[in-house]
Amino acid sequence: MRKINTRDFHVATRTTSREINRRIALNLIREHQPISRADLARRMNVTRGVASVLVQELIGQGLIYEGATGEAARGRKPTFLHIRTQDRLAIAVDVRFSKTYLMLSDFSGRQLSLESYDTIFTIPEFIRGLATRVRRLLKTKGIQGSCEGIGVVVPGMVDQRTGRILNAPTLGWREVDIRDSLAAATGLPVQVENSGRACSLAHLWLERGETASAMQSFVYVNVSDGVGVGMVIGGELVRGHNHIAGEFGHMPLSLDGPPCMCGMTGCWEAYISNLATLSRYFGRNLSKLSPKSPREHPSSSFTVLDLITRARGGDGKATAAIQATARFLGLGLATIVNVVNPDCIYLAGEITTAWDLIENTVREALGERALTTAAARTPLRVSATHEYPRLRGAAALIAAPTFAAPRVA
Amino acid sequence: MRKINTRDFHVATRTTSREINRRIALNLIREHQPISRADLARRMNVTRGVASVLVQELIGQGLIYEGATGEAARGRKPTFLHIRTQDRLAIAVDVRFSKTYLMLSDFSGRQLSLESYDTIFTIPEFIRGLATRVRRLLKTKGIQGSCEGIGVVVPGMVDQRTGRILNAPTLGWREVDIRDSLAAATGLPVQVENSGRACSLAHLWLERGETASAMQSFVYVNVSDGVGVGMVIGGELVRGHNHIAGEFGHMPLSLDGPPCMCGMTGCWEAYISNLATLSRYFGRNLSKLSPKSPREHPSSSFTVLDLITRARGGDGKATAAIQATARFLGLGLATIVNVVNPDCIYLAGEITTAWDLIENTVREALGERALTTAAARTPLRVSATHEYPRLRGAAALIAAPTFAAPRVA
DNA sequence: GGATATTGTTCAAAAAACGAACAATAGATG
DNA sequence: CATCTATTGTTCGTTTTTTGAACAATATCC
Repeated sequence: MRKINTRDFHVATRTTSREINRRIALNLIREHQPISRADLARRMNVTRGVASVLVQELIGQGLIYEGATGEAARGRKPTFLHIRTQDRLAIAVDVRFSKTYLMLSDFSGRQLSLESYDTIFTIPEFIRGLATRVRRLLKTKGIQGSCEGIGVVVPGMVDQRTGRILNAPTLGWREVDIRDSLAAATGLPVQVENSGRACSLAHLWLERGETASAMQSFVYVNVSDGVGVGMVIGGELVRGHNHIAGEFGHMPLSLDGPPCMCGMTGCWEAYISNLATLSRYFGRNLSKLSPKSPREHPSSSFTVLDLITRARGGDGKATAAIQATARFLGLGLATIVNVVNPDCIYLAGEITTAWDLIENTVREALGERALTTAAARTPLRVSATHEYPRLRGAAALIAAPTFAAPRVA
Repeated sequence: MRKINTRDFHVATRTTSREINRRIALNLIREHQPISRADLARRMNVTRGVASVLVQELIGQGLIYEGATGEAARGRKPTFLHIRTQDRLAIAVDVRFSKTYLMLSDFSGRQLSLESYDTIFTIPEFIRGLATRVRRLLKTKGIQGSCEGIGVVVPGMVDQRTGRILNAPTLGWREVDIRDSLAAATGLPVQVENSGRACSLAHLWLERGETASAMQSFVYVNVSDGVGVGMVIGGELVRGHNHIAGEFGHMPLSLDGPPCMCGMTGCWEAYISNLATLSRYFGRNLSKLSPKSPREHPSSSFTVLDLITRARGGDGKATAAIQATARFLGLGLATIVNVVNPDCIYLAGEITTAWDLIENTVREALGERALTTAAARTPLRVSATHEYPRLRGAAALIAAPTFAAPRVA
């Protein structure tokens, strides 16, 4: 029951119905490939005639292709249809403090190549360097024409609509536009997004399989140096009026809790970030260093992964630190459950490699503060451990428009 | 950029385009009435021919009617179109602990009659009594045919889709269906909804005017005995997988804070509910009484309204209690701003009658924890003081489907 | 009184789903 | 081996809808 926005609506033209049905067909083919025209018609509840026309147009647009002939018990054998993803490409860029990663990906999120180099912090040089690498990549692979865009993810706040980076403290970038300059330098369309949200987009648009595709509302929580969250409701990422929606990392668990990088106290992030977990182990507050010198890398060689190794090795203090984080993780998730009440919560980050150790603690804490037992049973899934979720999200920025529902009404 | 749900999609038929455009036209007429066909065509960016056909159909469906002839500087004078709301009726029911309210409303939310009686807590008797009053109301008003449904709001958790009340602790109702039985007893369609959410629906569907209709994403916070919240994102109320979405009332401000009615500690509600405010004034915890005897009315004759009167009269302790509540209100709103980042937040409840006293405190607290200055400036509006927001919400349950966007793709 | 401007209707053309018929294909059956 | 049956995919006339242009009605301006 959606209210029509009388300030931004979309009148149906005579091509609108076709567009809608073509897009539905495309998504059904994507989900059930290989699939025949007749089967598609049955699933769509339209006649085979209509399905044939839709398929013909999708082939004409180069979105699908006819594959092998299938087997049937009797009668004419079906021609299988497949989504064309292998030869549709996107360049994914993940800008982090230490390195910038550059991946060539197809439209299914498959990694075709990967390179990384030291991040350049001055914008013009960053753009120039990146554009050079993009051009080189396209030339060496000989795929000039089939690359459809560049997706860039950064650790910071982004106005995705205008492609403006509002504030990326880690990189020291404020109010800079990289979309238009990068687009001009490469001749390719560019999309920019926050890295936490990008992970949720990767899940929404690239994850396959029964369970993943059934999830229309989920929250993706990535615990690393900070807490990145993407909130997807009704199949759509919620971005918010000021582009900050989903910032659960800075909700308070206790108003007078430990100080957070953001300058406030008691944020969820201050309880569960990697720094918080390590601080707990070392008995001092490591995170205090960071806000003053944002660009200074927390280069302490000892990471949460090492801590988990120690915990597995029988280090009681390490176990205690991890379990404390697990408990606060669960308590924060309870608020997400009560507020968003999603179909599912995906978890990512170093701490999730210890999921077997912490699951019970997390679930117990979640159960303590979830408002109903049904809500307490909200599935918690450790995000499928693809190597580079952020880069997949960057690729999703380019691939998604092909499959998204047309804007109507 | 919405993902199509391959398990629940809507193929466009040959009537779909018309349906979409008719609905858009209806909403434009509603917003800009009185309006001519030609003006409608301009706003929709279609030819006058199309607008004429759409208007003709809407008149045929009895949704709009032709009114007076307007004035024009030159040329043929326009025929004005109006929405037909005056003679389309809904019955709104608000079930509260003390009384049940029964309002006859038109489709614009205007109150035509109102009665109230002691709430009956046994379901069959409640249904029988309510059905009798509904029939009597329809008969005395002689409007049998023009009433299009009954909207019922209850203080509790509701599965709006099935019309089942999952848990209404105040009334002592658990897992009861009132929709089907009331529909059978009255012969009218029935919709049931949680009262907090209903208020947000009233805002979404019945509020008029420039500012209100521009708000597609907002959060409605009603502070009274508890904290009821409705979360509207993209023109749609978010209900959640287990029907609890929007329960910001039970997010913690401090994990080890004061006890809450829900059994947990440190919930926002435990800081800002009327009981919490009064407890602060009286220096003892009044809310502790409640969880044990949920049906026992908090009948202390001294209310927050009285407290506000004392504060205005110069009572320092009263002012302190109210200001403390205001501060916690703002701190909680900050989380809403960071998480949902709505266009606007509407506030309701007794405490808002002291808005002139508390606004600065609320805004200051909000600013303390809002992640960006832009977000800190999120408009806070005291909900237009209609007398019965819950009843208006109940009426909205019946009126909304007429104006909602068709489900497509 | 004619020019002009505006509203609302009408009508042919293009585009889309719908429904039914038809061709193609291949196993089942006698 | 001929025929029946089931299934896939195409074709075509029908209905519904937007589109664009023409037209009638109405009223003001000069």
